[in-house]
Amino acid sequence: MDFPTRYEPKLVEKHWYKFWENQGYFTPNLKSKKPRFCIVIPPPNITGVLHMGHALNGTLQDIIIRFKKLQGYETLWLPGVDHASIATHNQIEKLLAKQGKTRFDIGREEFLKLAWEWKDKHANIILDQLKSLGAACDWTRTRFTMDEQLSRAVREAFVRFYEKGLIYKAYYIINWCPRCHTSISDLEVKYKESATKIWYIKYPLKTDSGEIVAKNYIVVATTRPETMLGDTAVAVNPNDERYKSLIGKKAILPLVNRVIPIIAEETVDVEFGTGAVKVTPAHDPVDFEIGKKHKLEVVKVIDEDAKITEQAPLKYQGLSREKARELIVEDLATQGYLEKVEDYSHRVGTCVRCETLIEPLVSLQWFLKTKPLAEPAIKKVEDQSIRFYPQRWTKVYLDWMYNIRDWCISRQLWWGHRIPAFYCDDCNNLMVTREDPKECNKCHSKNIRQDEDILDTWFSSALWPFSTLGWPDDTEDLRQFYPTNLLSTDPDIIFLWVARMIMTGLEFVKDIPFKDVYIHSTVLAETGERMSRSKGIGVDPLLLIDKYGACALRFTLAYLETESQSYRFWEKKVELGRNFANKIWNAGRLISMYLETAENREERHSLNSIISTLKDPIDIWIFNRYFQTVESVTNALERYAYSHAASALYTFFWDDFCDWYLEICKIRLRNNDKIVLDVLKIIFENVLILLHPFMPFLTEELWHRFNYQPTSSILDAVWPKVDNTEKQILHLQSSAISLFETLQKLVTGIRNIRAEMNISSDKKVTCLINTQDKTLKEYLLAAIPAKIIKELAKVSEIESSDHRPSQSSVVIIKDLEVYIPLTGVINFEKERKRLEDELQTVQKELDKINNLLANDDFLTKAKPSVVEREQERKMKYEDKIKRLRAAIASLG
RNA sequence: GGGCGAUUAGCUCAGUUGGUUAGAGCGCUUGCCUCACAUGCAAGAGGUCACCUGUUCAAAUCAGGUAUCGCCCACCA
Repeated sequence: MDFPTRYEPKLVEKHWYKFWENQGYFTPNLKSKKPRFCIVIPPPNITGVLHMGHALNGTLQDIIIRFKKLQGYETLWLPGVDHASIATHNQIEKLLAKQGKTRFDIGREEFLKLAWEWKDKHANIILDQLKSLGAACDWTRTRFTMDEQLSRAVREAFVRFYEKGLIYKAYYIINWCPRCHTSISDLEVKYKESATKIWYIKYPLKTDSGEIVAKNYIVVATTRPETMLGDTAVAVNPNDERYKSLIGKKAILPLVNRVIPIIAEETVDVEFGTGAVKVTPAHDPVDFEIGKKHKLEVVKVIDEDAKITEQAPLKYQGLSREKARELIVEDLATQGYLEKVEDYSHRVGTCVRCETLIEPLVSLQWFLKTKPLAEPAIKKVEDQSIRFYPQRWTKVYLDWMYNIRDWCISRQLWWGHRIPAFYCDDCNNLMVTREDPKECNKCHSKNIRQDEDILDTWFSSALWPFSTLGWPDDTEDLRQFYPTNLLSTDPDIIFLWVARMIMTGLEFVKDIPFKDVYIHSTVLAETGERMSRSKGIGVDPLLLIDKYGACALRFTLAYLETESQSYRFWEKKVELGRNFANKIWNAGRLISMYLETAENREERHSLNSIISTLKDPIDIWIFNRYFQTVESVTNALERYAYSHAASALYTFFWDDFCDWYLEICKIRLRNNDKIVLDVLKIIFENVLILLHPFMPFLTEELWHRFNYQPTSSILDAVWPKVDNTEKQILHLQSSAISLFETLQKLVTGIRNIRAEMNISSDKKVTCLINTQDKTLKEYLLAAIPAKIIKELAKVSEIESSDHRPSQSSVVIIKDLEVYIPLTGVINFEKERKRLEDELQTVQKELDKINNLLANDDFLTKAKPSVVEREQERKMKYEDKIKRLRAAIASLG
């Protein structure tokens, strides 16, 4: 088979993806006896294109799905897309704007037609992009939040909530986006620091006679003077000495001349502003509450277009809120009501979608009572039925849930699930039904019409984990895969989505929607800012896949994914993954070359059959390292420690397997030591399995180059396990492992000296092994290890020696000494200084150890193994000092 | 105002229950195109672990506090 020296992702990725998909590897077998494992994808918006957040979350979910599949689970990763009500509206309104139209010009029906066209055109784009990442989603189960069945789920949920009395319709202060022309929930308001002003306005006090007395007034401070038109009270703190006497009196609202009460309100901060607050129940959430408490009039002076209403004085009616502010301030000033104006900076609410300033206003909306739903949802997290990873998010979730507020679920938009509420125009009857009613169920009038509003997008998302599995029908999918196992998402939507899924899942399916919630890091741009396509900040994952391959990107992302809240990411970092992929590729290439040569083309032995026959310390060492890696990768993935898993694989494969084991194999093979072929094949193939969740395409390709069965996939393989007996066998040979580790240190030490002292590679160097440890000496001087030392450290001769150092440089590697005789090359002064420095360091260290060992507390309280280790160190260091002194003396 | 993170090498970050000489990648220096890989190999330099005070035989790690940065929540008009 052709085996190029570079791994070329483009040549293999498309092919293997099709292969997996066509062979049904992503579709679970509902008849199998295996345990189930399911992830339901956070549905991307149909308006979206794959960004780094998707790429990261897609990678993480795919890693777990493939890991679980290899571990023997029947897995389902269920994909889908969200109709994204407001986001889609924005897109279509943009299209309309190009023709100078608004959605109101073309009407609901025409608008919905355009929206469905948009959906048909765009929904698949992001899903296809997910495929290029390698996502093992079951595309036969792709769902859309507005599918017939999912819409039925939404309606069922709404009706059940309503019947239970959890959904109500009320006039309430809500966040209104004048641009989107809809209400939005508290969570969709984004607060931004804004530099503005604060105006101090004098409100004259009403005297008993009713005249306005110039010096008799109360001053209120406001950042929104235009709302004063709707003021219906002034509130002061009942404990505020300045105003105590005014409570119960009346003030006269300037410009409007309304008489408004001065009321006592404990929440008023005495320190802030003047300590007196204007109260505008119709346009401020806090004031709304105050208004309710004090039964104040609600005067709505700003309408849904952010214009002044007819409830305001004629002069201001129809003005925009900005214009009205200007004029009102001007009028206040000319009429002497404006005390002063100060610069002020505070946070103003904006629409998360379009950044328009939010107008809080009173409006008739649908709400979902959340307290009764939150209770069980809190319990399931408190008792750890649902676990957050990293754990700290648990508190974030709980804090929000403890203080949860009712959810405004109606939106004055068109694209979405229309509220299944019907009104009878004749008798005003309200019907909430599963089927569209044909007539009024009270007066049988046919004059009925459906509520115009639709539901918040997140209402359907809240049902996603079970609506996608078939709910409200009792489906096989639902029975087999609910509760799902993992929900992986970003921190932004813990409240918007995660919390609500838990509440609805418990309410409707009577069980948690998922067991684990993994909250991944936020990928930031190189500058530390959030990536933003519109601002041109950040990188495009699709370009990275195109340039470096999906495996490179995936591995890099996993490698960087730790528990921290965010990390910076830029293109250059993908080279880590790309280089690693290439390293794996080339190791595969080398091993396959060995296995392919005519004389080696025999059946290789299995792990079980060779494990107990292993004799060479090098083989024992590499198997030991391999087993450690299997364990740490498995453990890490079980607790979503992606970075740990990735770096364990990286280090093992590159440092241990390639740089040491493979290099040594070359030498051993030249000496006809054929057992390495078995070891190479066993370890390489198993590491491919371990690597597969991270690098699916690369590992599949290599798998096929080692297993000549065109119909099977690496996904059919079995995740490596560490057998206890295998572990024991190796454990008994720990002395063998340390033999090889000493050889490593020796080689490194010699290389070090050579490089440091600039000894050219053609210079002949003899290595004298001088140690009291007989086993060690025997091992190092044996034929193969000696060859290894010679080749790896570029030593020409290797001999046993009991000499004390004479005129030479000295390397000390623990209790082992290596003398490299060098005529005329050595710099004695430099060498002496180096030795003296080392002597000093070692002496210091020894002093520390001695202190420690003289300490009774240490001896009694420290673990025995630690004490033992310190005692060993002491002996080693004392020995070392002796030898260093001797070496220094020998230099003359 | 509250909560949560972060602060470790020039840069970006690891550091799993306190315990040998604090690690990696990139960058840098030196030497190598060694017949898997220059997307590579070998060697090296580089750190008062933000600061203070404690706890402990022992602190990057634990406690308390300070500073700076970031994220989230909250009704300061």
